[in-house]
Amino acid sequence: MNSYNELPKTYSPGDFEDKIYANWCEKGYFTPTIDHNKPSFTIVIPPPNITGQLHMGHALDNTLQDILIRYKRMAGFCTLWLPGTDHASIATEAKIVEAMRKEGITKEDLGRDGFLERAWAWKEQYGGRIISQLKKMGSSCDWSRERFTLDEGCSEAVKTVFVKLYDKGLIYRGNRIINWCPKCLTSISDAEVEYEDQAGHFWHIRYPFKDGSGYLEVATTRPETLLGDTAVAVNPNDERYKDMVGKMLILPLVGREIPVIADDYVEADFGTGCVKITPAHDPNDFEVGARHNLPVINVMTDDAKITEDYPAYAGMDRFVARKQIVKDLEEGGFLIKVDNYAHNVGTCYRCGSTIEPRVSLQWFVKMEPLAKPAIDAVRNKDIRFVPERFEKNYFHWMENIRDWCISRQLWWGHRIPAFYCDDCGETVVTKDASAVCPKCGKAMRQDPDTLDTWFSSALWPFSTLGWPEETEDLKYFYPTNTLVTGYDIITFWVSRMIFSALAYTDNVPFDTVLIHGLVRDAQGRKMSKSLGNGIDPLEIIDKYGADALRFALATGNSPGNDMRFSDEKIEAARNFANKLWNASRFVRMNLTIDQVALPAESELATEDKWILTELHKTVESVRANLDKYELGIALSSLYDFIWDIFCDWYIELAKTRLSDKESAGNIVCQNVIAYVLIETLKLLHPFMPFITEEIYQSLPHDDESIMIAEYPDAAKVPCFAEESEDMARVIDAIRAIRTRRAEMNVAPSRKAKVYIATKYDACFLAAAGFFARLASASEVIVADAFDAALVSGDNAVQIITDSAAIFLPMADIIDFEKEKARLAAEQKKLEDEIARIEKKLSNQGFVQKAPAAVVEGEKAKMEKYRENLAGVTAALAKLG
RNA sequence: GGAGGCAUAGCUCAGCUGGUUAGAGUGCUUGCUUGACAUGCAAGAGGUCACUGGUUCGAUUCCAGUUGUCUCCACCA
Repeated sequence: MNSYNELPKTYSPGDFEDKIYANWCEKGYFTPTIDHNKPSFTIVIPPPNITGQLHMGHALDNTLQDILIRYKRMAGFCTLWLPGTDHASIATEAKIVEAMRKEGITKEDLGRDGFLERAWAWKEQYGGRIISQLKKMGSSCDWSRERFTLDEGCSEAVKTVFVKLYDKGLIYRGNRIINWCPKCLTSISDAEVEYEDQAGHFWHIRYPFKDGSGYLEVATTRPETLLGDTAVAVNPNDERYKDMVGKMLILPLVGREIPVIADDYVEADFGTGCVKITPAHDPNDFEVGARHNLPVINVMTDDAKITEDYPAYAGMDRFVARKQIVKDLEEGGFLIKVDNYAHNVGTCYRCGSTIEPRVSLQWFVKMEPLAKPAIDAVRNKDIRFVPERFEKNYFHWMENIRDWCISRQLWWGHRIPAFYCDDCGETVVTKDASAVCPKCGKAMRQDPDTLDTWFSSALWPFSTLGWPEETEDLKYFYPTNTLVTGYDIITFWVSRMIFSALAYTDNVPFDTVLIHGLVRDAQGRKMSKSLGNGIDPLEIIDKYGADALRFALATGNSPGNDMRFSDEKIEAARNFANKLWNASRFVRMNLTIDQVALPAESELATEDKWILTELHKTVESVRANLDKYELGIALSSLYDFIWDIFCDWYIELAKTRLSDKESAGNIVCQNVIAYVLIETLKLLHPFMPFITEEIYQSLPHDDESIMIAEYPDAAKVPCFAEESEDMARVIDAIRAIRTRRAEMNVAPSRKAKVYIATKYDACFLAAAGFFARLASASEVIVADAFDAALVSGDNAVQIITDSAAIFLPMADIIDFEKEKARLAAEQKKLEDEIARIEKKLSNQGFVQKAPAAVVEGEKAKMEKYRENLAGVTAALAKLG
């Protein structure tokens, strides 16, 4: 026995995952040491909200990032994964306000400072929760560099950007129509509005002409906004209404005189062709109103009640007012008809309330000049999306971009660094905490609003590295490399990081955007609170371990595609971990050596050369797929190698040498099996960090931890093409014998002689022991050619493989009819295949145009099938 | 209204630049206490790769259309 740790009999991840993680942290492996001789590889985490709890989306996102980071770290890069959290202004403020409401306190009771004190206390209490949950996943983030979007450095970056943009004229303040959430009592950006189909009505209303010459019929889905109408518009080319443009109407219920105007915005064939224009409460109407210099009449308070200007409805909620107005219209004879009508209603992405378009004084970022370089960067491939198709999304959004409303009527966030003079109306934008009016010398009042959360998130890739300071980190780690995120956040975040980075750092923020899909439930539904179908990653970790969770999320995952999560998947993952555990336990218990070194080629057995060659191929495949961001394919090639090749074959082939400690090959085999296992553990480590570390520590090893070991390199794993072929022939033959025996229901305990006729006699002779162990052979007789006399009696089962004809003398149990039927079926199949290839080869087009290698391949295949067919035919003839 | 994804074994999905006897996991059937693992081993059944055209010597793979399905964007009062 060697001197390393034992592995417990059962795989019990809960016993070691936390311990291992603590050790990694303690050793400081996650914290890079800047080394200018090494290339850097940097990922900034998409900062989770401090209000958040770990869900499957985070789990997937972090698994993918950790795989890339651990791979690059082992592959020799100086690697930084920079973690942190987002203050999530609207979500957090809503949560705190809700908690206060339960205590009977309002924001106003506490005042701004009191509220912020409470918010920070809340952050201290809950903000760390999501971080500790990420640690359970095994995330190898550099926690010493952890950041928060509201910390000092990020705030400095935010102020710097704001002032810069303002000075360049790219930030302005103006009265515009914005999306207003009457519940959250704040503006929100266009991207934060979610549209949903709702059943509604189309009310047709009579607007009488002032001169008594009849009326116009106007249709609306929102009759309550009628109070703020300042015109009715028709299409200028609409013959029906041509003569009415310029005439005055009397607004029903209100009595105000409003004009009929002509504007291209109106489509003649939709509805009645007449549109009521309410500039204060509809974005399109706002624009029409601006073109025609119409007054903007606001009829609602900020919590969506009718204002005092309309006494009949004052104080009524908008939906109550709607009913009342419809009733009054009906009673006044203004209502013509009501149609049912399904339409899209904008809702607040946070609270779900119906959005109220509203005119108010807000800060905006002028987007067009910023968008252009951001579009170019992706077009030039300075930034690449994986998969590429998401570039379309990005371009579409960027090319149709509208100015970004960045002010929020919230307290939890970055306060807008603008100051106003109440006396002269002067505005000063400065990073300073206070300002004095340059005109009248009076103290100025700071804007009470805060910035959109995404304003600070947009700076995340560089604000976290110290920008605007020229820090060492910024110089070394920036631009970052890969950004990993879901497709649902491309517009909110990815695109804003890109234009921000280009505008302020003159550089791209990252070179690659790896997009992943959503994790859905077993039925394919989105996981959501309202459905209650969410799966808690922490519960999964408790039950199956973090490695199994990571495996389940990474395997079969292809970029940009959604995936389902199910019990079956996680169980399969756990079973794989268990398999690896037990295989390792087997290797471990057979080791007497204290150091592993690959033996010289001359000492290696054929099966050793075979497994090394298979390992070589696996290393190539894993690395190539990791480099292509095909993490799912990389992992499944590892899975196949470990389970189907290493466990099912190599371990079985190695058992003889391993169990006989005195045998000549024992030490050689120990070294080979340990070498292959250790290299495999390294390959697997980025995907399943805990179990690989635990096993690594129990085997002879060179590095203190597997996570700082060198990632396997195919160039360093020997490869023996010919011997590998030999082994494949033997395996093929063993499989064929097993298949025949299983078909005949021969118990494994019943041994039988095996006669093998082959031109590869040397390799089959050497493999005699394997036939005994794995194919129930009592004796193996190999000859270089078929000789009927070799076989005892005529009644042998005959098996034809690509490299051998095999005879199993089992006359007593052969069902001749079945045997004939089987051989006939095989004969037919081979004949069909041969016919197919013959047809192909007789096609001049194929022979002339197909690549020579393909044609040669087909010829070789046909040769092989012909040989097999001859064997099968002979066997059949023998049976009569 | 615009854009995109998906459609392959009963189920969940791979199959990445066209040439494979089309794969995996799971489920199903059969046989195994083979001294690492029953969370296992061995074997088997199961697919006109949605449909219709086109390009090509050759299409599950590329192109177009059709159908079904999901998503994103825009929002017409």
